[in-house]
Amino acid sequence: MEHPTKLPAVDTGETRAAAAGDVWLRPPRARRETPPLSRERIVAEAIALLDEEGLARLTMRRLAERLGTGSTTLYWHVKTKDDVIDLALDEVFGEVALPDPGDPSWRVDVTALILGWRAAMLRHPWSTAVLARPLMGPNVLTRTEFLHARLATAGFAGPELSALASALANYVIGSALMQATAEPADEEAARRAAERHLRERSDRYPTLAETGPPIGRDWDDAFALGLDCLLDGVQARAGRE
Amino acid sequence: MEHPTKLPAVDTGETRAAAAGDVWLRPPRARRETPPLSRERIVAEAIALLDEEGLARLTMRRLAERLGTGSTTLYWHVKTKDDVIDLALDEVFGEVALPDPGDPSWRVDVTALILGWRAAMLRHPWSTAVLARPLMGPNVLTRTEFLHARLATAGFAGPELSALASALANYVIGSALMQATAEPADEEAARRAAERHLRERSDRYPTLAETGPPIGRDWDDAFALGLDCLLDGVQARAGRE
DNA sequence: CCATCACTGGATCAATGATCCGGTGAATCG
DNA sequence: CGATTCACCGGATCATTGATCCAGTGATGG
Repeated sequence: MEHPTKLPAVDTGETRAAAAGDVWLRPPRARRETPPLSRERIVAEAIALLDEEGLARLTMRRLAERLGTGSTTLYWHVKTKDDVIDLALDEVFGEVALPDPGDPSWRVDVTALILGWRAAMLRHPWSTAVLARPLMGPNVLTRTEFLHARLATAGFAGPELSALASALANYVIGSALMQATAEPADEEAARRAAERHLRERSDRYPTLAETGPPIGRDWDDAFALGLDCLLDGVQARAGRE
Repeated sequence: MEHPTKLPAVDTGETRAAAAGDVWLRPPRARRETPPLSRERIVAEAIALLDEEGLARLTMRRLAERLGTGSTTLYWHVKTKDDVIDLALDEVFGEVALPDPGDPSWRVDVTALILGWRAAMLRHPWSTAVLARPLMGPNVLTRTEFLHARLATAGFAGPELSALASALANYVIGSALMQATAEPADEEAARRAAERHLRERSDRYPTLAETGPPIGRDWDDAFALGLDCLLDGVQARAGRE
């Protein structure tokens, strides 16, 4: 019982024939203005809602309201609220562009994939708060497959390949999670609170207080540096063996 | 451990006066056997509850019940349920042993810290599902401070130090999160489902299908390998500059 | 003309986070 | 020594939410 990819019963031959005759006379054809509410529409609206109002505001009722239906209806297309989140999350991963596998250097491709991965999550900060679930959607799997494949061309295989791919994935995920968490809406207030907290205890956390709050604002640079370290290590291992 | 915290009307001034005169006659002093429910007791019980029953079962009511009090009472010691989680989470970080800073090699200490960090989170798998919040508790800060300080002795400073410390932290966090997520109670069932899922689509995910499910069972080895890669990169950078 | 089936939603339930408000006893004060 | 304060407790109660029951509705095919 997959998704009912049912086509709205709108595009009948009758309609098309009339349109062929005289497009302008055709009544707006009351295009069943709410196309019968597909799983796709639900997920799309869920993502919009999450982007605009955040995870806490995602409610079956609110979601239904935005879709112009009753909340009960959602449960025909989806079994639980978690389903909605699973689908929305995988949709976010779908935004990650797969690098054109033409580049001869695996490192270039892997870097591009990881950066895109991170960017997608940061475009939808709520996604990082929702990662504690098995990631088995088709879009994640496709990206993971790409990562594995590209590392395979670097000469890795078996458990080592698996471990290195996981290491990269875990690094992006952890980084995005920490950044999205540390960068709430009221960034200014949060930062000031953190700084004050640290300064007040600068005796206990001297190094921390000196460097500033745990994480600065040069998120991109910091991430890139860590990724380079990791990839340096990986590359060094690609040679041997 | 039920019964109300009600104290038998025993501890009157009269009693105390008698006690002063003769210690042996003093009734066991009914030392309010449930110590008046401190924040510490709440947090300890919350962790026990989380360990035993998981995040979903953590309810203010259940927690109160286990503590032998009314749920309302908790709100005197704590402002919200999130407070409880914040405190519990920091408590988990408190389990991470700070390596004895005697070792001359920063890499040894850092490795030990990171491994301990990971172990603590995996001992309390729910903790990984709850990371999407600012980590500002004293225990996290202490560990972060240690990490920064040790990297400072390696010659790093400023944004670079901050970036590398974050990279390491993000890697542990991401790894623990992914492992705790992929290792649910019904590990067997989950693994089989994942394997079947992959095999059925082995045409789409050839490399993945060949290597096995996204992540094997040699979690420790995989983590250690990734950590070594990362630290190799860090160490290489410690030299220059 | 009817039966089926994809699809919808009002009413309703149970669980939960949180608050109102009224206790209770020990310590402190005058 | 009695009254008052204050740390601490909890029953009743609210609003919100995820989810289900069940009664529809309208198009399609027989």
